[in-house]
Amino acid sequence: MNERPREELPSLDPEMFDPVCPSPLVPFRVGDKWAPLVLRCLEGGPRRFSELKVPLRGITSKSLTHSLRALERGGFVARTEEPLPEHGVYYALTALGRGLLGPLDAACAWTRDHWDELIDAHEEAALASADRGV
Amino acid sequence: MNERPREELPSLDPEMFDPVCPSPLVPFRVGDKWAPLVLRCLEGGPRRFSELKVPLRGITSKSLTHSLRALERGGFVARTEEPLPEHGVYYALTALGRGLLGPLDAACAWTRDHWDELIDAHEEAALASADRGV
DNA sequence: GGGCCTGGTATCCGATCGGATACCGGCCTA
DNA sequence: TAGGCCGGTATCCGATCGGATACCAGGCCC
Repeated sequence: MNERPREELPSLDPEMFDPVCPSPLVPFRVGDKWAPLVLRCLEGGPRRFSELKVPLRGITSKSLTHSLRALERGGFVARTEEPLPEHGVYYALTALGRGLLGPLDAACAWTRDHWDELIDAHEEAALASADRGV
Repeated sequence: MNERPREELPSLDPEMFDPVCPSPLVPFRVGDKWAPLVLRCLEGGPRRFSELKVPLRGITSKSLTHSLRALERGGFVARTEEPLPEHGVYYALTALGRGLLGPLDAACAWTRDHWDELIDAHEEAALASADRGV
């Protein structure tokens, strides 16, 4: 599927994700907490475990393993052990996984388009609940 | 926003949702467990609490209240208490909530389009794990 | 006044999620 | 042979999710 794994694939930007993403306002979820970020990381080509941990700042091995296993079980990501010289474990999107990027993009776009409304609604709700309680 | 609440609005089909929807295979979530179903129920117009409980077979008052409150806080659903003669509590989609139906439809469509692949991937994963373990 | 229906709340409980921490075996290199 | 990186696993813990059950206040109807 991917001929030669990673000829000169640029390394992942350690800051590709906003560390203070206000995700609680976003009404969509794709997989578990880290899944959408993992999918993004794999968009450019196969990556190894330790490579994924860089932009996913703060993720523990356990969480990353768990997320990857779930994506694997769903058929969205494939795990392969490469022999020498590229030696290591590589994770790559399957066709199905790549297809998932479409809806993911759509969800992101919708959120961006309605960001102000989401903020407003959230603040209004906070005010209203402050009126009623406390 | 809605002139006269519910003139001859057809009542909800108690069987509008498949009781054995295999949702664990679906990689998307919109809000909490019941949120997408609630949104669907409100698609046709404002509904009262007890009306919503019909197609959402088995939902408890607590869960429905919780789900509705969350949707309210997010600005997707509005709660209004109607005086006589329509007397009662009505829940309706806001503009933002109605907008949410777009991405929701898209997610449903994607899932339908890739249903066979999702099933296959899931069964293959089950086989593979059976090979490795037990 | 004694039912009902409506629209909830209060409490408890088990399951799951996700982070913190510690540990580990295989391999490469110095 | 010692230390490092790589790719994890094992254990514990607190927070959250979601169901079960019980209860309740207000209004209408007889």
